[in-house]
Amino acid sequence: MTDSNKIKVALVDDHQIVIDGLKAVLHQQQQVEIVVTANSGQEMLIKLQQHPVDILLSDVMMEGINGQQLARAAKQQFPHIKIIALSMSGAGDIVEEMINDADIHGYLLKQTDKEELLQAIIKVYNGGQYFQPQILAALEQQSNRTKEVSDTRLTGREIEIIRLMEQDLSNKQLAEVLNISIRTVETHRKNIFKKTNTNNVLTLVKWAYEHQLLSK
Amino acid sequence: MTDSNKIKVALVDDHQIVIDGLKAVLHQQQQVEIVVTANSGQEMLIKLQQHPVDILLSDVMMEGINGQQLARAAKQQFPHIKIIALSMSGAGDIVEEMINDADIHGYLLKQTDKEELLQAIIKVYNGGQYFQPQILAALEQQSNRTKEVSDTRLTGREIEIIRLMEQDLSNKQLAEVLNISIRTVETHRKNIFKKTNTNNVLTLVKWAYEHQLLSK
DNA sequence: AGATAAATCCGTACTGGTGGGTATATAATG
DNA sequence: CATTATATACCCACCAGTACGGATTTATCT
Repeated sequence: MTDSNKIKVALVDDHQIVIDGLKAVLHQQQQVEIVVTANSGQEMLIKLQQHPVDILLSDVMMEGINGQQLARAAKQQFPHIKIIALSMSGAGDIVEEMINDADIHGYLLKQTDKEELLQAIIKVYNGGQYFQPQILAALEQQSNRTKEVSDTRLTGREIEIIRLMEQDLSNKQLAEVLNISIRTVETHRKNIFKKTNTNNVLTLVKWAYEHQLLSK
Repeated sequence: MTDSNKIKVALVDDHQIVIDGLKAVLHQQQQVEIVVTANSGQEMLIKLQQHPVDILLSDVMMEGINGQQLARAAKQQFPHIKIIALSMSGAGDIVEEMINDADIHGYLLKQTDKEELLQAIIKVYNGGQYFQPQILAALEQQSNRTKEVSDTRLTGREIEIIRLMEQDLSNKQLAEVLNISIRTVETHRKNIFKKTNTNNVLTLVKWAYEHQLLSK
């Protein structure tokens, strides 16, 4: 049934249209064949047990298991699989996690065309890597931000306190929650503001969001 | 060349894969034909001048002209066109803008399948509307939030001041910028906190973001 | 053993903002 | 015209937080 000369690709995306589309796009050509599709990471992990593939093309932001978790699980269970991320956004933090933590071989934004997609699949299949320039740029920028955070040398306690400050706790409440003196809280705040070069909770919280100490 | 029995559809999406995909998906069936595609609103507006279509299938979040602006411009220049939005997210504010301001006839999330897509196109073509349940829910929730804001009865001046507070101006700075007394600023702040049921800048700003008084 | 970093705590003076009032001039609205 | 909404301004008591300062204990690194 399946043509053993073609590169076997598995495709996960929770947007059914993307799946339908990519299947159709890759249908009439010789090099690649989509042999498994799924709408979620969970589903894909199960299907991969039955269907060996060369490449896993995975969306990044999905309900349930996200692309990163899927990549890690797939790598572990099927070590020979090579993974290409296919994402709507090139948000730096996610890109970094995918590349550094999930050990993927390629990263494409969905605003590529089919030629580039094919090229990426083939290159990765042959042992190479394929990362779009935008992705590399985002990664660069992300690592700068990460560096900036580490340069501030915030301690664990300080980060903990920043998180609580974002929850709008007063010094008094912080002292109670952490079982320490208000004076200690004051000292921590002082140091936090100094290190982050801010001088009130609002700008601090903004800083923290920008530097991904806080999320959402 | 084009089959005059088919519903003529134009497709805009800045993700080329989505275009390739949808084209392929809708290729082998009888009712619908994609006759124009573009990667941006600008491009589409130009192309529509040459190519009459029945339905404009438009992505919502695009670089340059977004879906809403495109819908309005298209409606104005080609009044007979019916527009269906095709979006990744069902974020309430955007949905509301599209439906209320841009007067579209349908709204689909990209996690539909081709059957639903076809169904939506046909229904809209025949003068109907097609909105997914999630979309209607988001719209409902959004109108609740809007109502909540209007219930707070914030005055123009107060909203102005909230925006400046988000920029981290002190009472003194506010007074200078607005050329009013600090006392007046204090009064405004007092009233703002009372109306929004907050008691400091951080929670106020969060409230403002949630209620779309501030964006980004 | 000595140095460094992290977390803890305190005093004192000051400032900025909160919360409670009250009050007036001017638009806007019915 | 009368009423209401809006923007303006002030007073005062109070408190939370800041800006200096200095200090100790514990753990970690060299």
